[in-house]
This record gives sequence, C-alpha cells and structure tokens, in this order.
Amino acid sequence: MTIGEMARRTGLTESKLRYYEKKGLIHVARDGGGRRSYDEGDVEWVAFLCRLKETGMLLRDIWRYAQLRDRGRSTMPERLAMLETHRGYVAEQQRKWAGHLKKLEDKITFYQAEISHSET
Amino acid sequence: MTIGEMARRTGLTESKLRYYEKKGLIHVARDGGGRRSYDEGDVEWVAFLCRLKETGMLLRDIWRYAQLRDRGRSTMPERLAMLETHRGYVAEQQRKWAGHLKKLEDKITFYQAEISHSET
DNA sequence: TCTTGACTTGGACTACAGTCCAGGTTGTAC
DNA sequence: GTACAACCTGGACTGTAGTCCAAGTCAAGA
Repeated sequence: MTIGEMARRTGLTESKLRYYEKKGLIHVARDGGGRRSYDEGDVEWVAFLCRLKETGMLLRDIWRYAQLRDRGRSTMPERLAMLETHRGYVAEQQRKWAGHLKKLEDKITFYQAEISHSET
Repeated sequence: MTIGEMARRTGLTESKLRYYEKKGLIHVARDGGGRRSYDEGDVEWVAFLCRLKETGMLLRDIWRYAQLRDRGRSTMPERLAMLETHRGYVAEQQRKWAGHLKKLEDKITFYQAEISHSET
C-alpha cells in the first residue's frame, strides 16, 4: 500500500504518516524505488496508535509503547501495565466531562432564566 | 487581592493570570503602586473561564465570550448561544470518552488473555 | 536607610503536534 | 521520450498555550 492509499485507509494525512514515522512510532517497509509500502498490520497499529492519541496519550508515551511492541511478546506485561494506567486516566476524563456537562447545563439554565426575566 | 493571593484562590499560576490578562481575557484593576488588584468578581470569572478552557474552548473563543461579557447584559442571548453550542461539543466529548474507555477495556482484556495463555 | 520579598514590564524561549516547501526521484500512460 | 502524478528528503514554519528572564519598582520591617 502506498502512503496515499494508507492515508485514505486510516484517515490520517500523508504528512502525519511521515511525521509519525520520523518520530519512530511506525516502521515502514520500502519498495524498490525507496517509497513507503504499508501492510494490513500497519493499518491496525496506526488505528490503535490513533486511539491512544485521541485519549490524550502524548506521542512520546506512544513511542515508549511502540518500543515495547517492537521488542515482541515478552513485553506484553509492560504494555498491559501502560494500558491499565492509561485506563485510569481515561476513566477520570470521562467523569470529568460528565461533571463539566452538568455545570455547563446549570449555567445555561441560569442564563435562560436571566434572559426570560429581562423580557418580562 | 494581590496576584499572589489570586493565584492561591484560583489555583492558577501568576504567569497564567498575567498571560490571560495580556490576552484580554481578564481586566484587572491596579492599586496606587501599579500592582494588580483582584476582587471576588474576578475570582468568579476566572473560575468560569477555567471551566470553559478545561472543556476545550480555545482562548480566542473565551476572548470572544469575554468581549460580550464586557458589553453587559444585552449580550446575554449571544453568550447563551455560545454556551449552547459548546454544550453540544461537551456532550459529544463525554460520549467519545465513554467509547474510548470501552475500547481500551476490550484491549486490556485481550492482553490479559494473551498473557495468561503464554503462561500455560 | 537598607534589606527583603512580592510585584511590574516586554520580549525571548519552550513544548507539542503538526504543516509546508523546495528541489529532486520514480513509475505509468500516451 | 516526455508529460504527469505521486512520491522522496530535510528543514523551516505554524498555532496554541504557556514559562522564564532581566531589569526595574514598591512597601513593610529592622
């Protein structure tokens, strides 16, 4: 798969794919002409990498995870530990957003009351 | 209230308080010696500003909100509209984090199974 | 009066995550 | 064999949100 196809598959831009590679998050094979050649395994890894990123993991931590992954199955317990730590973070985020939503709704209710009061 | 007291009250650093002022998000009175002098109204506004920021509103949008606020009660409907738009965003974030948590838990379950399989 | 510590300013610097660009290469279609 | 799109590289540039620093000011206490 070329970088263009990969971009379409993953929803990332080509720039991002090159950037993540430069940062050591993805290792990409090359064809005879020196062009990037992605496979299905890369698609899966990029999808997971994106999920980690969307959940607020910094690229440098994803890089640590990628390093462990490169070292094979023996690092699975370490990777599991990273994911468990991250789960705690994500669970807290979820609670936080729920709280934010509640407070924002209170504020909106207050504004609505103020405005309808002004109109009378 | 001096900037140091204000920092303690709001949990922000002095740097941030100066930075937000420089960006036009807060208007702070000065004492005779040219020092910042905050009041309770400032504390409340900063607390609300922080909530907007924590929920992902960019400083330039908070600035727009602050501009409306400066113009008085007549801008309440506009502010309400901003908050309602933002509520949609926050609600979506909450759903997103719930989804992320679910997927991450699936991955963790998978890893746990893999690891216990290796051990047998 | 002198020291101390909290404060003032503008501007330079940082971290993070990209994005863009010039100049060059490769592979396919006509 | 040439036009063309898609690709390559390194490095400069961007936006967002700060953080830090030098040089100076101000007020209270010894």
